[in-house]
Amino acid sequence: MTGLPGVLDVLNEDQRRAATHQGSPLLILAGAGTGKTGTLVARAAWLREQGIQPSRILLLTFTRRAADDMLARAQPPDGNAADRICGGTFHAVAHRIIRAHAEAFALPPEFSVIDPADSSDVMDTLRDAHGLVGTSSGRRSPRAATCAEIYSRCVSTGTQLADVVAEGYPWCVPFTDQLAGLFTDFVAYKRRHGLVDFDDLLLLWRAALADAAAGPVLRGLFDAVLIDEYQDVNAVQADIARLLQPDGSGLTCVGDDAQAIYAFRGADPAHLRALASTYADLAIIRLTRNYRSRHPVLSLANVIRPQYQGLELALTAERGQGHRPVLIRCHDEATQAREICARILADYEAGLRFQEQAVLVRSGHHSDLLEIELAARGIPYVKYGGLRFTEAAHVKDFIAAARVVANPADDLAWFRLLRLHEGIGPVLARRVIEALVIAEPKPFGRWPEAEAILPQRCSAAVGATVRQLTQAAGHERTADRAASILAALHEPLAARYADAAVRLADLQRLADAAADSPSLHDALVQLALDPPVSASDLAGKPRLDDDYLVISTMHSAKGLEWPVVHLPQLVDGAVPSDMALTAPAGLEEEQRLFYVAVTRARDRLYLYTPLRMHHHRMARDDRHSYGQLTRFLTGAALAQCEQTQAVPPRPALAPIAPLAASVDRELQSLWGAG
DNA sequence: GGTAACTGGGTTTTT
DNA sequence: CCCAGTTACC
Repeated sequence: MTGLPGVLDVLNEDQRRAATHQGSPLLILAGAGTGKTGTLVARAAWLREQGIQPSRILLLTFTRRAADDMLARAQPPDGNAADRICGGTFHAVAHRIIRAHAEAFALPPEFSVIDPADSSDVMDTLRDAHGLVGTSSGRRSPRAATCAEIYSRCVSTGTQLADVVAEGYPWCVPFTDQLAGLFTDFVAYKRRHGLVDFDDLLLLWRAALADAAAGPVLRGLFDAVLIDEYQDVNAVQADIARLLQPDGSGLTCVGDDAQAIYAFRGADPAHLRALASTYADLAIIRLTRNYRSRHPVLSLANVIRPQYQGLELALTAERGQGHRPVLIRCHDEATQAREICARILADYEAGLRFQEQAVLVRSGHHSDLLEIELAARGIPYVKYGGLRFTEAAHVKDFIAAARVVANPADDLAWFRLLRLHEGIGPVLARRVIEALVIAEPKPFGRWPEAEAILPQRCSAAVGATVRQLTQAAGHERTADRAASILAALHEPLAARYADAAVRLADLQRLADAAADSPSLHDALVQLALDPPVSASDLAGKPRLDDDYLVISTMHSAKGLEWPVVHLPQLVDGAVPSDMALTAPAGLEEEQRLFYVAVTRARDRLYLYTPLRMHHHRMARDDRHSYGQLTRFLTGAALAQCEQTQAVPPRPALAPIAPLAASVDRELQSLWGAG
């Protein structure tokens, strides 16, 4: 392969040692911006050079973006399919394997992959049978989404329900027994309906790998396994890694435990630390030369970075001197929004494109005020993270209709589809579904019986929708099916949403995107496993010409970098989030998250703290008792920053003396003195 | 008995 | 903006 010398030449000594390591399992401890991706790509190339067939190299990541990025760099773009490295997210690879052997897993070939929102919906339908609805004995039951969260946490960490509840959800302790019953039902429901959730994908893969018969076959598919962001694996993923590589000879893990920010979905950096005890001959190589950030930015990062015993890492700046991070104490949130805009525009005037700047927030709504200000000033932006496109009501409606067509036994989808129509509530919908006898192979065939249940005033509308969907099921091509599904939804959506035109336009794009998939089933899995981050995301290419600012959650910003980074809302309660402070481990994770945010900046870092938050009511002028600067920016960290202030602008007034004189004259006129 | 329309309280992060 | 609870209508 011609590219290899080049790939290795650009590496520094540590990176090259990592890329060409052989003979034992390898852990690459790679600090932020130390060329982790390039090293992993080079290692994949080197493994090929050693004679390992590309298709026998498995590259596991946590996001589709990371997988695509690395796969694109690790292999020639013109390579044929047989000559490709096998890679993707844990979940996508698991799905590929399970789909290929559905019958071995006792799953119907057209099983549905449900996303967390679907899991919530299932929990919602099951939980009244367990006394988990409304308020009982003065306590509010956990919401359906919370039930799904607790379930997932138990499964992905392999922890007893009682412990998960006690530690992470103390207010749910009185409901522990009900939750246990609910979860039993939840599992049975999924099995009965051929549904597989995100956790199941991993559980099934792990079970197959641990199986005496299937294990050796699946393990034998790969000679080398490369895992990115190992600090973010959960217990099941760690098991999968171990089962894929029992002796570790072909295992490479890359990670940085100071960047572990996914504990809330079961990840635990302890798995990274445990690698040394799992594999006695584990080699650890540290990458500490940072090629991303200027020295003053990195100095701040090094102070914030939590250090863990045995895995200490101090980064050195390779990009030389630059500007110190600037802490701007803003009078209030509105001032903060104006100040951010002003600085963005100033850098824009100085020749920096909007794309080279990003605003990173702890939580989606922290940018609400800023977004208004950006719109007012005509600064284009795209927001990543926060509310997902697939969570919008009309998109869920479309997906439900598509699922009814792809898998008519999916009564969860039927439920949503029926309820979309005016006049149909939960009870009627359930009755219709009963009449359809969903378990039978052709529920559409029973539609006449089901239709008879409906009251006069809505039967025509629902009937029209269902007939159109029946037609959709008759089409061969995915594009025709998608178009037909969209047509079926036209009427009900127009009746339900005032802004139906916008929503239908969204769905048109969704249908277009789905048309490229080999089947509707594949399109739906793709959508669940890798949801588009925004409606504009679906439009694809044209946006690349535009210049726009990025607003992102700190979580979604992981692995990315920008020349200029703005971090607003650095106030205790927001950063660290008060939601995370119920357990001591929460605060540590918030600190790592802040570390991730700070290390996204290449040249300039702006830190903003509003002194008062508008939703806090203040008794008197004790503005320093609210909006306290985040506890992560004290002492040594604060000393790394330059500080300044921003106050709200005051309207300009002419000198006040003439005004005062006119008031006096007005008063005089009241008693006519003179 | 069942639905729509309204009200009041709460809202993290995501494969 | 979502969800649970209430109330008024069919």
